Amino acid sequence: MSANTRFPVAIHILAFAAIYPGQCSSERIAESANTNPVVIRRLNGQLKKAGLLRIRNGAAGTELARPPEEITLKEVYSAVKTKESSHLFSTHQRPNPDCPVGGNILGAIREPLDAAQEAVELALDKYTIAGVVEIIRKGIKER
Amino acid sequence: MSANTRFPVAIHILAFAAIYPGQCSSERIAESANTNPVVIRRLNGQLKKAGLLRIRNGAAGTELARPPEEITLKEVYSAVKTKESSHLFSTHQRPNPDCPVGGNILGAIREPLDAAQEAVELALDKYTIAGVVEIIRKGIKER
DNA sequence: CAAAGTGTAACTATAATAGTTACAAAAGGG
DNA sequence: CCCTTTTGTAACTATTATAGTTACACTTTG
Repeated sequence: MSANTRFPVAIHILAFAAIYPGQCSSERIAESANTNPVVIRRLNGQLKKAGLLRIRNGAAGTELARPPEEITLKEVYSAVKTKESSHLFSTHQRPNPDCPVGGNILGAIREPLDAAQEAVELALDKYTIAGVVEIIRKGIKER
Repeated sequence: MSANTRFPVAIHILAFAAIYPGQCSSERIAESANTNPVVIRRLNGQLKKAGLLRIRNGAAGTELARPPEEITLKEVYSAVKTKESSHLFSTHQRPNPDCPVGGNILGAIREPLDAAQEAVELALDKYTIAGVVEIIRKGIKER
């Protein structure tokens, strides 16, 4: 697969940890997200480093490091983005610097691209893991 | 390459057409953007279909279809996005529907992801090709 | 110390993207 | 009316970010 699913899967992990505390082995989460345990562990590592998740070896001791109301989706997004995925749009690699347009295009589009990036993060900052969990719980009840 | 550079290159094309009317063969633009003429022609086709560019065969007759002040970067973005690139984040393909979390996660994250998407387009709508061209022209003068 | 689970390296597989070649069709100039 | 230039597009290859997988040493808990 080539699509970047890290962000949605990371939300999945945190929501799972919120709903099933003490039952969060990478294997169980992987089953829920329909992916591979190693994929979960890799994301776990990033979420741990970002201070969102607490993980204990040897036991399925994964749990949220902070209350879900305090964890915004912006933080999750930031936690799992790589250098490549960190910009919404790649600027084309090397426009010809000898051409007046090529030599100035990158500077000319930086502001709008940065603004778009900023807008995404601002939008995501308004949502929390608690909000996601709430909707999931509502869905569970309606069965 | 795997990165999506269509959006930046599309802006490049339109800016080039605004600055060098009557001299816009796909070959010249490709040289400026440091890519292949066919890549330019493919994007040209999408920009033409979106009503942003007018193209004549046989002569380098590419020109803006509308005044650059009226062409927003949102329109450009919309013109060149594919089904795959149309969503900022792919939702992970098939979370396990038998798990309460897996069965409800997609519904729970749709709203924030849509909001992020909307935020990007709103941000891009504030910028125009004319604005980009202005900055390029400023850069040219400063040599 | 045994069982369960994590961390991580190393590799393969997938898929979206750009790059390239080739050529028929269109337009315009002489 | 033909010749040149250029576009439109198909068909293919190359690249690369990503996920998936296997394997195993290490850690924690009971």
